[in-house]
Amino acid sequence: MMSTAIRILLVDDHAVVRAGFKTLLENQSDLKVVDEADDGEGACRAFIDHEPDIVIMDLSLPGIGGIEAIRRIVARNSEARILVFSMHEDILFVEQALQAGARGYVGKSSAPETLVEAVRQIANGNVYIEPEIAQVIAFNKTKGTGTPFEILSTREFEIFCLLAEGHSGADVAKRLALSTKTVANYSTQIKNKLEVTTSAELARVAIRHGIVTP
Amino acid sequence: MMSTAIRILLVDDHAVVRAGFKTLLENQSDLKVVDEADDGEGACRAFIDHEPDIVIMDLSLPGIGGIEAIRRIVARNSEARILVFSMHEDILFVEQALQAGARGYVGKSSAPETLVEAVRQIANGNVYIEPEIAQVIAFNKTKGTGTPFEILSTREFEIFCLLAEGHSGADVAKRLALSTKTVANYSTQIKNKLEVTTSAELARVAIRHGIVTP
DNA sequence: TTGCTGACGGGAATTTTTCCCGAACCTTTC
DNA sequence: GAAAGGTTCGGGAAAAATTCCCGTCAGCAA
Repeated sequence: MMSTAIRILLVDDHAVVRAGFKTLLENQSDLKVVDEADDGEGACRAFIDHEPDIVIMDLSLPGIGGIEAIRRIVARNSEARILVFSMHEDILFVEQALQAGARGYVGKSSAPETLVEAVRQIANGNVYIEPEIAQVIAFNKTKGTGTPFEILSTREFEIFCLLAEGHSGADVAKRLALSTKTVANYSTQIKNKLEVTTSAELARVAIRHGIVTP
Repeated sequence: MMSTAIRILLVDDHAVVRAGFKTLLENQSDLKVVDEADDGEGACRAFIDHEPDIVIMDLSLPGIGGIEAIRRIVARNSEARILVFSMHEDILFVEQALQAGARGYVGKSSAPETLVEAVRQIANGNVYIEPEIAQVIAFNKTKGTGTPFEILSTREFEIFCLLAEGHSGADVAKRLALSTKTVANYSTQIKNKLEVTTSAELARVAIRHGIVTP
């Protein structure tokens, strides 16, 4: 028996990756990609336009990041079902995403079946987090302070990531639509909190903790 | 008329990404993925086993990296046709890959058609590098770059290491008994040569190449 | 209500970065 | 030997970033 297909909004900044997933997903007869987006703003617009059953979202997006996009979408519709599907299996990122309102997390290293399964689960109103990731998160919660990054606020963390990736202050400001002044102030604040003095150190810390890839 | 399909070896450490691309590629009737690998060693083995017409390879692989995998495959068969299909559009990486023997480069941000086109070109014995990337590289070649660091003079390299470790300009100046002015000038010079703009990028480049530890 | 924290940015002094330039000192080459 | 070219070192001056301090404004919790 064939009920209505699950309507998917696919968000990833890489066109080829998107095309691949779309093909993969639509090989399942009960899944249908109704729209795609390649940045955070586009994702928000597409969500409003189509009200999809589920959003599959990569976290590393140009413009407003994936986290912020999740936040905005959930702010608009707290019933929104968002599956984070991230390249970097970064616990900190996952935690932030879940906190922002995502309903699940699947890493890109997972088996394809896992993705499909997660989509179905979340579309049905359940939650789906990869077992290993869930374990680590649960474990971290018990011992409270794990990484030096939880002292960073959401915005601080977001800016921290961009800076660590090598973007200039002006660049970050443009991306997040902030004043360069604000970014500079955050930058100082972040360095203080992480107890580093230079941008190079910032990058090293980020790399050491797997926040950004070398 | 249907000639023999192009036999592809797909190398990427993310299973889901691989599955997506496989589906995407095989939507083309003349393309066939004959094997997959998720790391460098596996890629080498699979290449020997299947002698594919073309290898599509991501650069960020666990174990021996993508670059080393290319080098080994080409060492075994200099006719090997390898298309680099990388996430990070990093000129230094691309240059290394081409020098190692890759025949082409396509970024993951490209249009799906670009990937398919590149596969066909390279399988036919041609070379395919994305225009924008090709331009930059061609430009670089005029000033002769082998490994990124040999273009640095002794002193430049010395200062580069210290900066990448996270020392401030003043700090470096003190250590080397130089004027902060001199260090600042070197710093600018180094960034130009390595084609980065921020200290954070500088650190990442250094870490990527094992110059400094994360 | 009060009080707290986070997000955002201005003012202003300071430091860093950048680009351009020149001096001194090496080699290499004709 | 002289000329050419790279390397090391730094000054001058304009531009940009950093830092510290300050304020507004919103949301949230006691």
